Amino acid sequence: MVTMSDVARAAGVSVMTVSNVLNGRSNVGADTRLRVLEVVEELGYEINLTARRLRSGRTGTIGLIVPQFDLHYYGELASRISEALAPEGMHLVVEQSGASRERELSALSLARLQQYDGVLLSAVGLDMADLDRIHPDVPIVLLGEQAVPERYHRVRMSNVAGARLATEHLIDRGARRVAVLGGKLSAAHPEMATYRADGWSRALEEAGLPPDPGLVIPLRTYSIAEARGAIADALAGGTEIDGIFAVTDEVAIGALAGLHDAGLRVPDDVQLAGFDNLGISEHLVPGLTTIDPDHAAMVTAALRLLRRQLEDRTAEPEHVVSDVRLIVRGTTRAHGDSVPSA
Amino acid sequence: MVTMSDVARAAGVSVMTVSNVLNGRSNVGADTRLRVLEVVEELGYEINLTARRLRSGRTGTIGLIVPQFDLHYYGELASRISEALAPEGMHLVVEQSGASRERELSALSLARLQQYDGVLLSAVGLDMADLDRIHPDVPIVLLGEQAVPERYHRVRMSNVAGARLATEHLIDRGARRVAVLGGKLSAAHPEMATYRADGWSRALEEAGLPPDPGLVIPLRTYSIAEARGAIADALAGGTEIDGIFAVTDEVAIGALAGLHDAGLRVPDDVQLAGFDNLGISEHLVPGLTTIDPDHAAMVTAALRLLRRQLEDRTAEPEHVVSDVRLIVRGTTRAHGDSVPSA
DNA sequence: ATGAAAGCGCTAACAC
DNA sequence: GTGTTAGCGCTTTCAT
Repeated sequence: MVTMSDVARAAGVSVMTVSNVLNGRSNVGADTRLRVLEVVEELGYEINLTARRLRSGRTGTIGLIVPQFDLHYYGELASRISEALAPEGMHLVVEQSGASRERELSALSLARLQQYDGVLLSAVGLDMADLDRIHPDVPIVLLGEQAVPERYHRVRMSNVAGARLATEHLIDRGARRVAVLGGKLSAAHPEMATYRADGWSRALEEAGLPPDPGLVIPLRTYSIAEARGAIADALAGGTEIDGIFAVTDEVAIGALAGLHDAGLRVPDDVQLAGFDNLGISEHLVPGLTTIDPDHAAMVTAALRLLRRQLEDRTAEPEHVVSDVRLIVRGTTRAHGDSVPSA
Repeated sequence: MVTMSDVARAAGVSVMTVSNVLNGRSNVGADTRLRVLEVVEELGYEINLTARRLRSGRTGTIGLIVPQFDLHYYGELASRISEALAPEGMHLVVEQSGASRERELSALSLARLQQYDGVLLSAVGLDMADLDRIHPDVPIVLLGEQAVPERYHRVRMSNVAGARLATEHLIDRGARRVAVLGGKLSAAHPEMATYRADGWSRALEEAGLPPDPGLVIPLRTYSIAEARGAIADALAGGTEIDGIFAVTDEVAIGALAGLHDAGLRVPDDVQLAGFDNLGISEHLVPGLTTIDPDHAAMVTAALRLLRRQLEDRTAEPEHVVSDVRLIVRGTTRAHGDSVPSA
């Protein structure tokens, strides 16, 4: 392994000069700089980031912690953030917290957080108390939907509004028995599933349709397979449904399969709307009606909040709520279609 | 920030004893250990991994470098690897190399690689020459399909065999004009797309059907959207097709949409097979016929190769090829169905 | 414009 | 069982 002092010796300068050259500081003579760079090239020297980090504290790396790599939403999120950081000369690494409180807490240990200049945290298993216990000296921006202590900087979507929009749309297009797939009623600590079930129930109430608890179909993992099975079970159990608001697009994909299993046509027999507007949703057959949370704006906001903290550790916590809009595609009917006889 | 020497002072022992306790070494008295742990708890001390790494070289972290976070294949891969590492007390972080040679080379800089105990590299943009230039002292296992220098440890799939299986199956079920979506004929340096096009053309030849270069539909990004557009273009250009072998499932999803756009039914008018057996593929409507590369075996093999190098830096390079099998689902016809008139 | 000294927080190696 | 010493490779600080 070639070190800075190897380079210094070979170039006949001090380590400090090599360091200055490599960090682009202006206090180095032009010819000295050139000679150092030549030697660096020749010896194949590369900086030891661990040593730099220990001494300077700076890492140039942002950490993104997500519950699961294989939920499409997080893949897309990571991709977007990575692309947005690249031009700033920062660099993203992604960790999976595993969706369990334990693994999430370990991912959030000071030890692990310290390794980053800043952390974007998409936590689902943690509650208020957990988050309140953490006092890292690393800037953190929370991405997500659960309730969090005031002091956190945070970006989230308009969950309730989005769920309401989707459900209203289903009702508007003729659905009367709208299930909420993946919804959860009044949990101990509110989270994505409760907010979105909330929007669903408000839309129903406003339309004069009492929310039927039998139409709340809870999920645990929000995987496609689980959603497909849950729909099958609900239908087998005799639940009558002519519309489904799926709390995520991933879940909606499972619903699409489950409905097909049961011989029901979408949108003729059952209409369907999701939430997230994943890249794939546009390309399903039929295309998935969904709620778009303006991903680009969320990423921009998250990085702005992070940068603010990077520049000023005492920056006031900010709480950004991203607007949502409805994207109508083939899983809901065109306006004016009649209500199906089923 | 609390350091080890703060703990040592408060516990009335030396730093070394604290270090020994925290590393679970057995040369510490029971009461001393207890006292140290109490102080650790009390002060909220957590180890500085950067300092440990600089001193000991060990990081406890494995790096996975993938071209893109938002291709589903890589999300699933990352998830599987992360889960497999957790019980070994190791911990995965994932980086995106961005699919361009430049970004990939920078992700492979010594500086970045050094940060990990080992690296799993899924490179697509690099050729033989690039890979030959890299001489890291970090154990690396290559995951992927391009040609690589002998000295690399490596896990890949049976690309040609898989593509052949899929194409044979399409022919067997009555397809006569089988396109290869995302295929590439004899590129300068072979890669996934060329190997899979190879399997396609061999299957055709063996069936006495000359491979028509007009049925090779190249792709650049292998995204769903690109694949959908490419199918639309091919059909609009008058290409006659009654079967499609898509080089990845992601691409097959785009094909499914493109065929639907053109009013063609799957599998009645056009049959379709993919490659990868993504989690979602089972849940498409219709279910996607595809090639399963035995993901679990690949992950196991990759980690075995990595562990071998971790234990013995001079371990002989090994080259594991994972078997593939055909998974028949709804995008291809049942046996004995007639060839469509179209 | 260049360099010497000190030290970031930890662990390897060796004493006792 | 516990402590002392040295030093990982870099950057901060300060001197020249």
